[in-house]
Amino acid sequence: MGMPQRPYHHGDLRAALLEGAERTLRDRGVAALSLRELARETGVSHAAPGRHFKDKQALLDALTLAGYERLAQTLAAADDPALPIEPRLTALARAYLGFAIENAELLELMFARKHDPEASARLTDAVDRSVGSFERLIADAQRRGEIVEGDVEQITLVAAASLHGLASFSASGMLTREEAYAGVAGHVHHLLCGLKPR
Amino acid sequence: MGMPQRPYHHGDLRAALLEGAERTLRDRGVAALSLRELARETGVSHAAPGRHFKDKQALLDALTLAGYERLAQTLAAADDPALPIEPRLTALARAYLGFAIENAELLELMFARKHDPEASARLTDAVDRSVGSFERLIADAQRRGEIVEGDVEQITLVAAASLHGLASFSASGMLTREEAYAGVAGHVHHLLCGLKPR
DNA sequence: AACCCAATGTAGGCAGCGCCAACAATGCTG
DNA sequence: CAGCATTGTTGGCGCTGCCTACATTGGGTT
Repeated sequence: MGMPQRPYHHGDLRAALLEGAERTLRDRGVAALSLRELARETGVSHAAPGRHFKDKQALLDALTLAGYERLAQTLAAADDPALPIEPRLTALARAYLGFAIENAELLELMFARKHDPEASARLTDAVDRSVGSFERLIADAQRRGEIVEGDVEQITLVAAASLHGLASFSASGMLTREEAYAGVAGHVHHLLCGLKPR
Repeated sequence: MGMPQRPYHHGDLRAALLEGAERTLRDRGVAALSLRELARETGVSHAAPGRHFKDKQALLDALTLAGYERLAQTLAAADDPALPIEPRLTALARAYLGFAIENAELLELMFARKHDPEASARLTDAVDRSVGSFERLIADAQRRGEIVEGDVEQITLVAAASLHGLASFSASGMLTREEAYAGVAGHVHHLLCGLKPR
């Protein structure tokens, strides 16, 4: 009879689903994410999401991809190549830690090892752009003699592992957010100077 | 009519369920773990597990606890206090990395932040015993002057974070098992000596 | 301008899931 | 040996992901 509440076609259902999914992920965790509930919240039928994501896993893969793209952007924005190594790395570490804390559930998804191989082409690309910020920093610092010589990839791995470990501890609740933030500078210092006495 | 295939009471259903659950977890991941299927495999009715675990989460919590106990034992066995700091820490790192690779799904569960607060008393204890191996190592090394002075907990955190990051990268497939093992010694060396030139 | 068709939505159904309540067998304890 | 807490079974509820069949729509072709 009256005006249709909503037009038959949504307009941009895919984006709306991703947005809703990310909200639920952040608020209530990946276990609470249901395609049917998501469809209900978005105001479409329970089968509509299937037109845009063949699978629940496909939705999770899309969230993961978006997560890496946001991470890469966050890191790139936080990197100031003009700074000396220690403050520069500290800033980058703080940015990564912030992302990890604000997106703990998403990060867990990003580190899960069960993504559809079909999605992994663009995914690998997004991962590389995230790691790229660290790799650039290491390569620059080596050129300036601020960092020991050696294979860039391995040294990047050491630095990234150290920061990811810290982030992982924070995200999993072993450290409070405040403890983690307060410890970043000291953490980076120990990473750069080592644990042996100098 | 005939002999009952199995006696009405299982004998030690709880242990059998945990064992089966751990196998499924290792083989097919936490997402594939279903109480009903587990009951089927164990040869009991679909409601029997409920007598021993009030919840699916309670089962996961029990797996987590067992995981930390096994980890603590693995680390304690791998620690040789007689060794100098670098080989000692390398051995411990190798043990942790091995655990992480062999029990990737379990480790993910152990680092999830959604455990029932009721279970967290014994859990905290088991976590402490795992971290204890690293803390002892750091404290010993400080006493011998092999490690820079400073708050033991923070330095332990730096070391543990570095190794956990490496383990996490391996477990999530960003590094192959071989790459990870091959890089352990170098990783520990960089951790101890720092990234700045000396 | 009319038509067709691919894209995108809906409706309904299926098997499996976690959880719950009611009932049955068991074996420990008096 | 009687009673009862423990531990098992059966059945059922509402939810889920996924599938198939059908409905609506708007853009591209003629």
